Amino acid sequence: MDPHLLRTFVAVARLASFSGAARELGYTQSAVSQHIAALEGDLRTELLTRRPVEPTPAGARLLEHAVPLLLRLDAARADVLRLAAAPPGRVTLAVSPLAVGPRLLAALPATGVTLRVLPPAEVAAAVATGGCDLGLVDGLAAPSDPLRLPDVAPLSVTGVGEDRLAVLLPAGHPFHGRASLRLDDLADARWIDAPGVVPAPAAVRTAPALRYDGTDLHALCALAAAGHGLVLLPRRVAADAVPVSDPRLVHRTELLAPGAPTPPAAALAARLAAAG
Amino acid sequence: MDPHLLRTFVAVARLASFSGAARELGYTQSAVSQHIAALEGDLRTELLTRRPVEPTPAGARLLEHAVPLLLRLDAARADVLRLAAAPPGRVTLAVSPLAVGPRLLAALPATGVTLRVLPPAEVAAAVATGGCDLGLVDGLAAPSDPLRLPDVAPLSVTGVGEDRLAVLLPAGHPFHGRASLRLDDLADARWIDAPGVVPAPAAVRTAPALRYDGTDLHALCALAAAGHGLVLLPRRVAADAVPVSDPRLVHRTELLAPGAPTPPAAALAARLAAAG
DNA sequence: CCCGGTTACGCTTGTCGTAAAGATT
DNA sequence: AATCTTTACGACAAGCGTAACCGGG
Repeated sequence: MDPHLLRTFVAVARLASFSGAARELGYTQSAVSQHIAALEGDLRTELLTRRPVEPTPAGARLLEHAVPLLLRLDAARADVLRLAAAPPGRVTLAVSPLAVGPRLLAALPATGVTLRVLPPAEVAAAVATGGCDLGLVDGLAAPSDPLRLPDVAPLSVTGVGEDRLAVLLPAGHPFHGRASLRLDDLADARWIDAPGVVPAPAAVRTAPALRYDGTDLHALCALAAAGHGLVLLPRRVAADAVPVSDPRLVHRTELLAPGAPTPPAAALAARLAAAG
Repeated sequence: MDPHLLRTFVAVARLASFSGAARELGYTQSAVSQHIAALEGDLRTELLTRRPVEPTPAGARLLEHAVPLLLRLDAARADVLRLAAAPPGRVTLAVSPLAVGPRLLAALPATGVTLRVLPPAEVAAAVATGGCDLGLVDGLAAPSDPLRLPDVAPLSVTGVGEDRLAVLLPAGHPFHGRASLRLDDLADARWIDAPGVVPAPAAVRTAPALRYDGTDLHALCALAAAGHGLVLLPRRVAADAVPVSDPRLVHRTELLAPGAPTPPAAALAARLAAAG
């Protein structure tokens, strides 16, 4: 179960090709074949079918383990290296599209910060693996509860904002114009699945109407307005959305910092935490 | 960052000795020395001080990563192997001390089950790494919220019980005999820290009065009765404790199953889930 | 001087690449 | 027949153990 073997296994499974994985990883086909054979010999199980190349049940299971495992490994490397590396003065901040509110924007220093917009699910990984120095993620949670984040690495998590929710309805929707509504009213509504913008509402589990893979909030609003499905948003970003009165679920923003932030990152984190 | 190197690093840090780690791992001192040197060379940082052997700040950070990382690795191995292994007919069930209520006990089949009592924090790891086939953990959570478990591996988590809380007070305590009380009333009370019995109440963060490392509930009750500190318990286990009326926090029990349970384990899991 | 960690060195093992063979569409 | 994976084999590097070497109590 050498990480190298796992890494090629993941690549082979993703590309559905030994030779493709070899190209991607800078190996020869032969080496990739040997890697997979080594894994399969070690576990005494077929992990992939050949021709077509597809994971067997055991292989699929290993994949579920291998991906977060390799992520954690990279995170560990990056984290320790970051501790020793010279502080570069410039701070990059990973943000999910809905995580940047006016108060936080106001708290940003005039210079020295790079913003990188990522899907919510990737922000934690970006911070953990050192691609970014800090992160701001948003998501849905019970009031004053921290978000449930994948624990790829020991990150410090600080709540920096809570907002009530609102639902974006198409023009002709019967609920349009109501002062507020409860989530239960929408129990069997059709939602737009936009994992790159709005974190998936774990509670609301119905078949999504449409999937949007971008990170653009305006495109998502346009889709909702056109009637492709409903969207659950923090109230502040959509003035014309109908407020949700349910007090059990709020939109929450968290500040993520690695265990050993660089001095400039720590300074920015303090400013953002104070502003939230 | 070979797992072998990480494993020896963890062993050396734990035993504070190169030669001790070598004995434990079946290597020579020399090999251990080379392992640590390889890690330090790879990360270009001192990870341990010698004489005495102690982790440096960077080493401490790496330790925080390495332990869960190795756990996940073992979990992955065990999980895939379990998929292929022959079903052995006997099921071992890891339980935390407070996770076994009367309903669940009634649901156990008359034969073929081994119970293993573990501290709550170790149950998930035991199931993930294959030491046990199923697990029952308890903890504190908001009503109808799943417990926050360390995600060592993709485990299926099913709630099998919720119970309200009660506080165990010493005989002469002013609150003794009250019909109920709120957690806020006990904001600056002194709690007994007993991680082997009662999962740490994340919300209640005060300096613990005393730490008890065993898994014996009766010993803990005796300590509380003797006035060493307060204990927060599910109401059902302590008839003489004062009920807590706070509706935001309940005692919850979860059933943990690996992604690929053996057939007998799956059958037992179904029975337990139905009973909860 | 002893205990414990480091360094030097030889040997075994493992891993990669080249190249030929095998299999499947 | 073409494409893709497997197998065979040789070269090279990595990893471990033995043993000599240091450095502190």
